[in-house]
Amino acid sequence: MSSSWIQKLEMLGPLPDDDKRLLDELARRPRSIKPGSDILREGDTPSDVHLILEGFACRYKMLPDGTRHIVAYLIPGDFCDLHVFILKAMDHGISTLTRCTVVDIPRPRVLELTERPCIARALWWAALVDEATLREWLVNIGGRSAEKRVAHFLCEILVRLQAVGLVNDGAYEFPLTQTILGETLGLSTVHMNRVLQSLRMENLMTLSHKKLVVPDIDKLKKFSGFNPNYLHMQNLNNAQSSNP
Amino acid sequence: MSSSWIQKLEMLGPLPDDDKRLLDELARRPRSIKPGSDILREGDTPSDVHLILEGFACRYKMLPDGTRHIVAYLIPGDFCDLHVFILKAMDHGISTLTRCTVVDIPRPRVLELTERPCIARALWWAALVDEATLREWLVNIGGRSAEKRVAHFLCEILVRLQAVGLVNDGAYEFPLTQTILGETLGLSTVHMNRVLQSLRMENLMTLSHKKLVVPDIDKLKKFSGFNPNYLHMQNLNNAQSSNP
DNA sequence: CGTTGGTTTGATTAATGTCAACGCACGTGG
DNA sequence: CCACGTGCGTTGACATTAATCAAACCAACG
Repeated sequence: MSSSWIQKLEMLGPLPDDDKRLLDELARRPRSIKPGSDILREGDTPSDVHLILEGFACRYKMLPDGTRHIVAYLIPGDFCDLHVFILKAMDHGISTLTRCTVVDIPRPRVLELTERPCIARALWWAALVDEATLREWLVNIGGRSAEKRVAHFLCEILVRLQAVGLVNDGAYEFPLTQTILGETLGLSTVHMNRVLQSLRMENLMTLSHKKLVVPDIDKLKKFSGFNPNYLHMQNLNNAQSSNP
Repeated sequence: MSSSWIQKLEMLGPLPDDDKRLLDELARRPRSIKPGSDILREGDTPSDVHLILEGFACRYKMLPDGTRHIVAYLIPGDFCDLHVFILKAMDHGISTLTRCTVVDIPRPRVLELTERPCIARALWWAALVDEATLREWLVNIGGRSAEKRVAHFLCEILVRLQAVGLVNDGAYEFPLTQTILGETLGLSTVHMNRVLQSLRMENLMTLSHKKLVVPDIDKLKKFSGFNPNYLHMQNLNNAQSSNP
């Protein structure tokens, strides 16, 4: 069987065994990165493409006043910087939120990959889903109340982690500080804290000891108005917990 | 000489004359669309790709409470839905904001286009810029005060319109209601109005009679913290007004 | 056992939304 | 040519939401 991150790329359709083997070979020399360190900085012109195998990382931009704003989460199976083949320089940074395992894929190997039609399609798919996710984040931040906003975000992470087998019975590891969540959702740390308390009070979720528990997923989805269509997973049904 | 919208695709580098001719032929049978009508709806599975030649259109998503949220502006030279080659269904709608001239490009012709390496690269570039723009919008809405947010948005539109020759001496046609601007920037109509007044008061811009005038562009950019790097235009310098 | 990073609380202020009304410009039909 | 309707912009009063500041608390860890 293939690693869970490869299984994610099969969301669009199954990959030939050859292709899967090729992908699997990529993950041979992973390296570990401490939490809170930059994988890439704004302005960089990386030659390798980076793939997250374990942990959480984020795309972020800095505002002139020194504030950091997180614009995307990268979870196992996500590619950091496929753009660099076209664009000259990074217009944002990428930083680890927890300890991460990452592989650096040299340019020529990526070209090898994109010569395989199925893999190329899968990478296209991943890029388009990233874009769709940004659109959803935009309406989330721009149009929803703080509570629904946070709830919606937690739903998304839940579904995405499910797709790589990191959710058990509505619970997942989520070792992020409330400050980080605030930077993600455009809320101050204090307000973030109060919103989380309120969600807890309404039995929509609990977040403590770096573990997030959602007792009733459908309730949370309904509350936040979450519609997973923007993630473009065809087989949302069989994307369940993978621990037997 | 080539139409201004083609000139935009040359942002990454000049296109061969052959390619330009091919693009030019596309724009033969344009159609006109009334303001406020949908070009595509969420859930659609279009077979044609749509290209805007004149006017403003937007990508939008509806919230459960009936609110519309605009997540992107489409101006002359922008493609609406290149994604449909990979993704099954639209996860958002596209609607005209003003009267628009649009061409529908049938799938096979798009494939013809993507077989030309330079055009393919240019389309990739456009897609990646769209994504980068979404990121910038996210930090704009999530991290900036209402005034800077509006100012930043106006800067972006200015620069983008400049690239297709629609700006004259810091002024451009901008026939959008304050309600639409509110839906774009996550502000109520009333607050939008007050913010515009305040920007006018500070001599940063005036918006009246459907025309936007920016007396001092650098001042507006500085005020809003606008950095055009995310638009990835190499030749920002020569992208000036095209009326001699 | 003290330090440190993260969470929680309360009090206060600032930003933004909501509601309701009014005004102004434009186009239409009598 | 005028009366009227309609869409958009503008205003004021008020309610709500969220940011800010400052302090206390808690738990993990050397």
